[in-house]
Amino acid sequence: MGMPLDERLGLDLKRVEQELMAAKHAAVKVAGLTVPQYAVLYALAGNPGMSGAALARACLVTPQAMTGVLKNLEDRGLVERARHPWHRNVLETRITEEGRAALEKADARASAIERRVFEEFSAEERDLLRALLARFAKAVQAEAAEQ
Amino acid sequence: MGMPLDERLGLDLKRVEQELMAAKHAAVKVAGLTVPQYAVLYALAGNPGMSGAALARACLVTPQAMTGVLKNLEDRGLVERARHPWHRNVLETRITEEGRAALEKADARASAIERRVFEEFSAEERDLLRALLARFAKAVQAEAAEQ
DNA sequence: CGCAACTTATCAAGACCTTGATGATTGTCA
DNA sequence: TGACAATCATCAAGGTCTTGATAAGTTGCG
Repeated sequence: MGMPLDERLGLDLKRVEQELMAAKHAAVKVAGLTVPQYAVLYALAGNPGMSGAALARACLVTPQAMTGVLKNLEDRGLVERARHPWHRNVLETRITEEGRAALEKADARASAIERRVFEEFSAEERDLLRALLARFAKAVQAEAAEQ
Repeated sequence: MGMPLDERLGLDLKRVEQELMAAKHAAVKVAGLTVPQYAVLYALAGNPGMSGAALARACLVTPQAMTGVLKNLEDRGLVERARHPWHRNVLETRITEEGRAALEKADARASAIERRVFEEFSAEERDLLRALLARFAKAVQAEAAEQ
């Protein structure tokens, strides 16, 4: 069968990503949030009134997936949604006071993880890692485009 | 709020992982498989008779998640399950002929992606990337352990 | 022997993601 | 003005993942 497992760099990548997601999940859980919910609140804190479609693009998911996340956040009163005055088809979403409190509680821990990772590397190493990851993605895209 | 977005190495990691998953998803889809299903069939091809719990560990998911994946594979006749002769509580899982056919079809494309990534880097670069990712994971674990 | 600890398997509930399909609204252009 | 394309929101179906809880078989030790 295809490639030997220990040559598949994708496995190394996946393991680290899973480790990161597990840690973030545990971190934001104390604020009663999931990782996608945290990402939405983070985006809304910086850009009040974003549409669901815009949030979907910012969080790298489909609009359908965003609908579900926003529904959960709205049910729990962490965000509010209202029709855009001009574009009646657009629902403007805003973070509530309660949502901001949850976000800050979650961000304290989630940021600590990113900061720890950031400090693990020197500036040169960070650039190097980013460059290698970019080439990784480029290779994936190149192969996907051919298939 | 916590860390600036462009300093969060986790985002670079996530983007590449998403790119890889999307490409793999599309690759194995032509064989009618999902990525987790492909991972299970791949493991079973090399280790006939694995238990669901062992598959869960091999695929880095919970046993509960594996139950669902195996149910779908069994419903479609791609794997067969039978009680272990001694350990009556264990269900031995084996890949069927049909399952092997789907696996080979999927693996041709999935392996091509991994091979393309492999060939993108020199041996030194691969070791470097692996080492950086390992340090990334170590930093995440260190912070998670403290929280 | 008998009970505790571990492993295995699974159900249930909740959340998320995807593709596909459906409305509603807005802007453009013939 | 009317047709059309683009955008936004959402329902539905299928699959995956999580935690929590339950049940059953195996193992080991007092």
